[in-house]
Amino acid sequence: MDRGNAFDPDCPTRVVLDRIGDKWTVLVIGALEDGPLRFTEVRTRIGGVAPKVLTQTLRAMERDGLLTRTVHAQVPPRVDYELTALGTSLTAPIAMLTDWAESHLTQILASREGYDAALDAR
Amino acid sequence: MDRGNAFDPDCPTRVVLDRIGDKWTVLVIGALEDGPLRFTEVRTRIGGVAPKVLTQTLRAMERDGLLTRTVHAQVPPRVDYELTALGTSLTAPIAMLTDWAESHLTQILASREGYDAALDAR
DNA sequence: GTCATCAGTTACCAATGGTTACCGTCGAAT
DNA sequence: ATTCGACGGTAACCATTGGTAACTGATGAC
Repeated sequence: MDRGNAFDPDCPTRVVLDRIGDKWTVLVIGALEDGPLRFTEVRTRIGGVAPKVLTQTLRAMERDGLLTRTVHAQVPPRVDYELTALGTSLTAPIAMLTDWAESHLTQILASREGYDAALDAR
Repeated sequence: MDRGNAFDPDCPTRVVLDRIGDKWTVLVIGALEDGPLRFTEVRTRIGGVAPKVLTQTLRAMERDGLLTRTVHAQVPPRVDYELTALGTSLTAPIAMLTDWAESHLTQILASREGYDAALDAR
């Protein structure tokens, strides 16, 4: 079985790719890699994420079973987010991706510069 | 050096993640894995992509040096898209990701069902 | 002439993602 | 007694992106 089924627009594999492709999911997983965090801890650890968007991301990940959300009945409230085994298993492929990103970043930026320069010349 | 720099909103690693996270980039790479294709060939191989969006995706990938675009001065026109070495090097991490997706899909779908059922119950 | 082919572009619309402000609860401080 | 601040959000609004449908331009075939 190839992964060509990902080409089918209705294939559920797309669904997973969409989740991975989500701008913040990868960052959240990175943030929670070392242990559970509270909402605001996640928020400050990831730069520049709006609370609404973070909530959406966390809820979606909870729905997909990537993390658990535990509410402690306290005041002020305390909500802990923790990766599940499933969520943790995602760290390996993601690490590959970020490694690739870091090692090829200069190439990409150089390519962009060349492309944009060629455009300006026209 | 950790990959924590991805947490910096201005870090260029984000840029790469955004590209990977793009809905169609992964599919295009998969389509071109076996050799160069023409515009419409890519289009038909990937289900459900609008020409405008495909153009945008291909241009962005060209800019990043992931593929080359060669125009043959013919009528009807012929444009070939081919992965560069850089683009090909991305297939490995992507394969890991799709493998993960396929092997954990049932877990995810089950988790979603449970989550949605719990919501409906309320 | 008219039509078909290919690789797009243009104008337009819907959905998604993101930003800024605000809320409710309760203990502590004034 | 009352304001203050922490925390984990929500509400209303706006921007960007994704998507659709129709059209273009060159040319050889019919």
